[in-house]
Amino acid sequence: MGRPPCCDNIGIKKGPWTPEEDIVLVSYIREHGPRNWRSVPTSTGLMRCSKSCRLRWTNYLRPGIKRGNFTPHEERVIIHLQSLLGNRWVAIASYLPQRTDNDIKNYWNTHLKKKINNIQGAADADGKKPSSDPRPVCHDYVSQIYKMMESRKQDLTTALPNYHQKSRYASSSENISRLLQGWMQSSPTVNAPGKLKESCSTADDDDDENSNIITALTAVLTENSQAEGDRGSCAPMTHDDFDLLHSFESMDTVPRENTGTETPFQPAEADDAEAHLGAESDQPPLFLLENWLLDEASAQVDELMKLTADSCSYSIF
DNA sequence: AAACGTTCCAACCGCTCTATT
DNA sequence: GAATAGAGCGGTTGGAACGTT
Repeated sequence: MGRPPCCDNIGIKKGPWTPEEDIVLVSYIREHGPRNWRSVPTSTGLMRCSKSCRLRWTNYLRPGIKRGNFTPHEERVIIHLQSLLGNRWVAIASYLPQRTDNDIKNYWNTHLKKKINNIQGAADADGKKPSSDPRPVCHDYVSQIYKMMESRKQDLTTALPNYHQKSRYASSSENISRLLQGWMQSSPTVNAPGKLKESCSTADDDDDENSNIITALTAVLTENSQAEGDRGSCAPMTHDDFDLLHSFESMDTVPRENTGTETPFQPAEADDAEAHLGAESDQPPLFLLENWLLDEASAQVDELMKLTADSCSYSIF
């Protein structure tokens, strides 16, 4: 089956979203929830196809999205999970709840892939790697990446205040997301934004809150337009942002039991991965992986590395 | 200052999966 | 079980921003 016919309709607008469109979309979703995307364009009058509306919400407007530079920890998580799972961006994103799959995918394609290629190239030049097997030999090169990143960690950290110097309108959705965090956190279902359906609040929240959001969005627009001549003035990540991130991460640090009920931070993809890994008797238990992913103290990395030394990447790639 | 090349990422495309009838 | 619609996922691209000459 092809793409939805709505996307072929004449009159469907394409290209970057405007602040006005964002306001319309956010206010609609605030009222009705992020579902039934088919009805969004007709109900809101937006000249966008339903798919475009969903992507805009999922990738930029929904609460809790973190934008800007990836931390060394996030880089490590992405690199390691990519070596384990391949290009399953949704699964990888489920371990970085504030990052979207699209964001991770872009970051991988524009930064990490090059980095790894460079490292592999250097390793090949040293004659360390047999070139017959094109698959990534995860432990060697990931270990090199870890070392390299450790050395770069301080640089990245000190560079954080200058992150996101390239600022287009879309980057102001960072501010929108931050504003919407109040909405999310006040919701009775305070969930991580890892999965859309779990992060939305219900449609029957009171109207005052809705108008507050619109007010806040309008404020962002005003600020955005005032800053036209001052591109790149996005506020640096605050301590609150880091606290929020940490609170998200700490929510899932307990090894999961197979309870049969999926908690907000345990998307189905993670279960897929667990099932997949569990099927291989020589694969590490996923809780160990999770613990490592969510714990900067990397003593467990060694254990994980030992466990996966004979199995990583071969049945997965 | 202008021209050109490169980088980056928001958005789109096409396919697959899932739910519904 | 088949057909259809809606939603999700991963790959790709267009164009703005940035860097270099």
